[in-house]
Order: sequence, then C-alpha cells, then structure tokens
Amino acid sequence: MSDIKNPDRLPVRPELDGSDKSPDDLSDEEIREGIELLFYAYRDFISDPDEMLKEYGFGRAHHRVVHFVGRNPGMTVSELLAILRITKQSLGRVLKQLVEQGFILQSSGSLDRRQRLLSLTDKGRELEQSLSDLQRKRVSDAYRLAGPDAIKGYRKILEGLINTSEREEILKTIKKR
Amino acid sequence: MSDIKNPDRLPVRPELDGSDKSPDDLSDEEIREGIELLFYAYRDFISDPDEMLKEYGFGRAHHRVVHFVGRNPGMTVSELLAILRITKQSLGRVLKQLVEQGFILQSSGSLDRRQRLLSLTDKGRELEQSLSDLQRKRVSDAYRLAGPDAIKGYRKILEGLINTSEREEILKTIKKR
DNA sequence: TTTTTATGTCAGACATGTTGACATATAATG
DNA sequence: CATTATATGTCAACATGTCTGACATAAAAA
Repeated sequence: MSDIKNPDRLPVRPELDGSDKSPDDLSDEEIREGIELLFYAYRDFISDPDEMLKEYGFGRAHHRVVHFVGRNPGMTVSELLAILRITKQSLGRVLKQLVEQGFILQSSGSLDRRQRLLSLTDKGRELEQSLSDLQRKRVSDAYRLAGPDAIKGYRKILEGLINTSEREEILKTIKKR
Repeated sequence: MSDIKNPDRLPVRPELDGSDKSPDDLSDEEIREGIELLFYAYRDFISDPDEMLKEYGFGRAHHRVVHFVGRNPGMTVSELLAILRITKQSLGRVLKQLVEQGFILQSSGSLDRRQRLLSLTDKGRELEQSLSDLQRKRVSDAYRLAGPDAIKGYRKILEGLINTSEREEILKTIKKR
C-alpha cells in the first residue's frame, strides 16, 4: 500500500497542459468531454438487452450477430467477420449456437457455393426485435428530445469517428432506404 | 479480406415491415441507422489505444481506469465502480496492477479514512496521455470536419442516451470548466 | 456497543476474445 | 486437368474481463 497524505479532492480541477487555443478553436477539454459522453452513452445503450440475453443463455456477441444478420439478410460469414472484427473461431462458437437453436439460417451461395449466406428465421427475427426494443426506444426518445438538427449533427460526428478508410463502405451498408 | 467479390450480395434489401411513418416522424429505419452508426463509431473509437496497451501488458479495463482517475483525481473506489459498472473484484485486479506498477496512487481519505482516494502518478499521467492521443485526434478531426452545430447535436443526442436517472449527475461529472 | 459502510481478497465460473493447426469443399488459374 | 487460392469449419490451448459468493478488516454511524 502506498501511503501518502491525500493530495487532492473530489470535484477536481482541469489540467492546464496548454491545449486551450483561441475561443472558437477546439479545446482539449471540449474533446475530452466528447469522449466521456460517448463512453457513458454507449455504456447505457448496450446495457439494455443484457438481461433479456441471460434468459436465452446468450451474451452480447449473440446480440451483435443477430442484429447484423437481421440488417443484412443473405450476408456471408466473411462479411460478418469484417464488421465484427473478430476471428472466425470466436464467431464460430456463437453462430453455431444460433444456428442449432433455430435463430439463424445458413444456405449455400448460388454463385459461390462455398459461401454460407446468413439470414434470420422467424424465431430469429422475434429475438432481434425484442432485444432491440429498448435500444430503439432509447434512441427514439433521445432523437425526439433533441430534434432534427441535433440528429444531423449526431450522425455527422459519428460518421467522422469511423475509420476514413472504411467510412464510405460502411455508410453504404448502413443505409437501406 | 474486407473486400469480397460477389457484388450482387452486399447492398442487401431492407425488410419492409411497415414502420415508415409520416415524413417528419421518426422512422424505424432512421432509428436503426442511428444505432448502427453508434456501433461502428464506438468500435473504431476504442480500437485506437489497443495496440499501445499490449506493450504494457494492459487491457481496455486499465485504460478506462486510468482515464477516469485522470479526469477525477481524488475519486474514491466506490465512485469509480459506479462509473465503470463492474464489481469490485473485477476492478480490484486491474487497480492492483496499476498501483503496484506505479501508475496510480492511493491515499486515505481525510474525512473518511476508510476511503482510498485515487490519483495518477506522473507516470500514470504520461500513460493516460499517450493512450488517449489517437482518440483525442479522432474526435478532434470529426469535430472539425462537422462543425460547431454538429457538435452541439452530437452532445445533445448522447446526453439523451444516458439513463435519465443518472443523467444530471453524470453531466456534472463530465464538465470540468 | 452494535451495525453499517468502504474496501480488499480468495476461489471458481463463464463469455468472449486470441493463436495456431488442420480439414473440406469449391472456385480460380496456369 | 492439376494446382493453388478461398470460404468456411473445427479442435485445442490460453488470456482477459466479467460475474457470484464468501469472508476479513478498519472505520464511521447509530
């Protein structure tokens, strides 16, 4: 145990490390607040479906799979791997469970029969719906509260946070209409 | 690997489940795009410090601890637990390492001597800085690209995503100036 | 004095991620 | 056709970060 007399108190003062620029420039403080906001928002956002998942014996990985397959019916395993950024072994485990328990359907590609095209069964669609219920409500409420202009800004910034190298491709994948 | 050939597959047709409402109402599609955007943005956002952490033998948990202690010097273990939403056993492991290796300092509270007030050492501050370097650059670039109005919208929506019960308190914690 | 609180610790379990190796079917290429 | 590359699956071992449950200590609060 390092034992040193308590240095500072709770509320804290900022570290002035010389990042404060002219009034309309971006301050380090402003950036850091944006970072923390993202942390808290995401923390609460993903907390919604967790309890429901437990009832199925599933985890967040299952939720992600069900979500993206639901959004992109007919997608290949490779595509899903690229989105999730995990190894095929990791995906394999959850995918196997979801297929065996009848939430996801695999079918051979017609052009390339090595591929396994993924889609939700009716049961899978139900699961996806109920898992995303609270999340959709949360986002919907935040959207309504903040108004259309805020929504635009929110989207713009989030888009800007995505790796530039993949941004365009991802945006194409996101937008369905 | 991220670029697969079959061009007929990727874009994918949406399921028209009759959720499109009047023009200025929030469509289910709009909500779902907001959800995916959050996923991708967060995914890339947290990917930044990962490599650097490996060099220290640390993980994301360490980063979160160093971040929040850096932002809130003198905070108690309880406060940190509430923010991270993990158990004291989970926190215990990473905190122990960070203290033993001289990144974080613990000191007894002066009012309540049961408390262990947490703060960064110089070494810890350095670590925090270099870990958040890329993240701050990422947010900074996105902010600059999108402009001041978008920043306002971004913040408004993220604030709205935080649990209402804790929103006010969290916002107080975030804002240091 | 007794109870509650803040913190720490041990032990065991589970979910999810990793590497590495290898297998199979199919497509693509020389 | 023979060879090579690709898409996928699987086995095994291991790391990390989470959890629950039990128990301990010191100090504050009642």
